[in-house]
Amino acid sequence: MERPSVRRLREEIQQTKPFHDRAHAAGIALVRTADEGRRTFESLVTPHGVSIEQYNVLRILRGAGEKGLPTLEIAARLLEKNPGITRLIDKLEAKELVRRARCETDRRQVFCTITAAGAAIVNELDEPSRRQNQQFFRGLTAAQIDTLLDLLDRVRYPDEKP
Amino acid sequence: MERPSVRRLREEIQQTKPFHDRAHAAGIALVRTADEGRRTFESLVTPHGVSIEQYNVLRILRGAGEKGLPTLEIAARLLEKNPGITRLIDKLEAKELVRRARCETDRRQVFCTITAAGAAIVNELDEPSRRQNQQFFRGLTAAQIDTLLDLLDRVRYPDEKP
DNA sequence: CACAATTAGTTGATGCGTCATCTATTCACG
DNA sequence: CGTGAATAGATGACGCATCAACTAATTGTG
Repeated sequence: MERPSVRRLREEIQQTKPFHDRAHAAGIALVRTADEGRRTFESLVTPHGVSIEQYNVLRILRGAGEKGLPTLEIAARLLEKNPGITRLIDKLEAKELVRRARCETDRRQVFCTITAAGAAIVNELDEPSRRQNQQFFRGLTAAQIDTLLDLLDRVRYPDEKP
Repeated sequence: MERPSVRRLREEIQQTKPFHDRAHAAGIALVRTADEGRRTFESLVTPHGVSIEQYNVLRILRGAGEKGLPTLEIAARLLEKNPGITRLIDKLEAKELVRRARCETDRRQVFCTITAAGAAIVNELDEPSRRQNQQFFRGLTAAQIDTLLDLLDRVRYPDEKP
């Protein structure tokens, strides 16, 4: 854990650091910041009986409405691989937060829909998660958040011009 | 009448977005960017027979030198909880990349030291990981990396002045 | 000195992510 | 049509993280 005092010191000598050191420091900061966010968010959702991953599935399914979504479509939206999704939904189904039904027109597909109980959990978490997110970024102004978002996008899409 | 530039238009749109939407978008971008970094780094180290987590342990132990470090000191530097470390080191020990020895003056402690084979792996990965990291941040200028680092630090330490 | 509290570390159970492999179904094309 | 390729999804095996509970050694205190 980088201490604040260490950070100030680092800032003072920043100018002399080569690019790869800055990139290294940024990589570490990225991982640690994301990890901290994950943990605090986890402590918000687990009291409601779901993990972060399960919550994300529920949120996607709530957005999909009555018709639901095929299993792998959920995986795609979560940037996740197939096997994980199957088991994630196994657990959500066991808790009756999600229902599965084979598609009639293409019997390979399994459509997943959220139940009322599942939707209730996601709805309950809307406000708290919004607040928690704002709390998480409270060290930044709105303009700084925009900058952060822009920089993160540039990292993921390095070959775009704007 | 002046014609609004594209950028100006974008800024106007941004200003209409409430803070929590920006924070939400930034949160998602943070997670996705960190995850992408993790995956690409993983593909770099796994061919050398270690996972990212094992690599991080080895790097810490290389830094600790001959004397090594007690198990929980490694955990602290990795921001990780104890049980994970024990098993991580179990595997490194099984691969003979790390050695464990009970401390004589305080027999509760177990000092871990890196073996020559372990150090060889970390050394081999120094250059590639440096290059990979630079590649990962290639979409940013040095100044932008500094800004990113600063913003991430502000997120984690929101209550400091600068 | 003895006993309670603390510290270092391990173990068991559970959840997630990933790879390789497998089944079932549909498609594509000769 | 019919057979081989592609697609949707499930399962097994393994690695990691975390919680709770445990052992062993040390420290602190009356």
